[in-house]
Amino acid sequence: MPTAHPSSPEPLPAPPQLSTMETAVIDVFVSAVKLIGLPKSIGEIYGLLFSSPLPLTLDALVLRLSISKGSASQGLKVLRSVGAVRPVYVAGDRRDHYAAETELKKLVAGFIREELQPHLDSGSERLAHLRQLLACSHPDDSGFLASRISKLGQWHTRSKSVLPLLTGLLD
Amino acid sequence: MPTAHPSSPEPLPAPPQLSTMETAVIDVFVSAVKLIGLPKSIGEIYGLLFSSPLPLTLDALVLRLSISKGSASQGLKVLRSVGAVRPVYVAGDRRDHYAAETELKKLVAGFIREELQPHLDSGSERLAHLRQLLACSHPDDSGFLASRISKLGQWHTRSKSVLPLLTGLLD
DNA sequence: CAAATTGTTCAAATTTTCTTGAACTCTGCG
DNA sequence: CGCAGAGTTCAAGAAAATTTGAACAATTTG
Repeated sequence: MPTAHPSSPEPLPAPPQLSTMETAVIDVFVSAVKLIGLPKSIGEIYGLLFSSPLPLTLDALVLRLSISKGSASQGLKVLRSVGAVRPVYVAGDRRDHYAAETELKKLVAGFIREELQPHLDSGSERLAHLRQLLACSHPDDSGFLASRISKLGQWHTRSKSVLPLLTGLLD
Repeated sequence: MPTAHPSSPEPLPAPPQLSTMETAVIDVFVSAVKLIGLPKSIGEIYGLLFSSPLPLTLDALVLRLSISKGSASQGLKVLRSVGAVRPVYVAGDRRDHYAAETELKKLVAGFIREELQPHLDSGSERLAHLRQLLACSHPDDSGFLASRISKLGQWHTRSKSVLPLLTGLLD
């Protein structure tokens, strides 16, 4: 903003650098997302939105977090997909504004649906493949393997039934 | 094995390269451990042990999986720590032999204890830090932040109570 | 419609994480 | 003792994941 105008167009100038508090909150979320195997930038984005009383635009995230537009765009895509972030309509602004979803149950449900379920599903196929291999295999040593594949099947069934239950335990 | 002897010293020669079945089983575990954020080699080791009717030594893992002794050692260390692998005494062999633990409940409990709990614990400290920052902060804008930090506290409490419960749902 | 604004994509660069291998420790054995 | 076998450690190299940035869509506006 080279030209100085008497009245800023933005409602709030939004301090360019993060406050101690914001940094500390973001830090919590960065650890959390890394724990569940998501990139740091996603924790930063969610953390800043979580700390913000007003919904923020992609530009604001780029500016305040010093991350690239590409990262912000990709990060928001993931956060939207798991329902961790909600687009908020703001009158007279073409840009998308985002707010953090703070209902733990929703966050966990979204994560399970988008990140965990797909793996369980591909697990079904792999399990089928294993059973097919077992059928062809040398009958001699198949006894032990049969028991192990059966065990895998038990795990799979159990996981499929427990994961959805997890959501119910929250909130 | 350049020299051919009439009788092998090992009980079973253990085919140097993996069978189709073993590869498929290992593949399942490699995906699984990557999902929970552990290195591939750990999935390979556990997968081979899971497929093996007999406990295996570190050397056997190195040979059959074509991984380095260092990887095998470190991988076994993690697997031991979460209780995914059990040392088995074998008479007349100084080497450690390992068998896969196949009780899902134990595996999950071990993972929670070793990998998840520590993060929840450090979370307590960070939360305390946040509350301390809040106390110092500008009273004006502290209203919103106070509510968010309170929300974080709720999440934390909830997680601490739910994680242990999870174990109970299995088996 | 042309220009400007917003957001997306993706190959290349960077950063992070994992793996390797050689040096080291620790035991047991002769 | 000193050697040999088994396992660990850790710095350096290799591999994998993330981030960047610039080109590209898509939309709105004048």
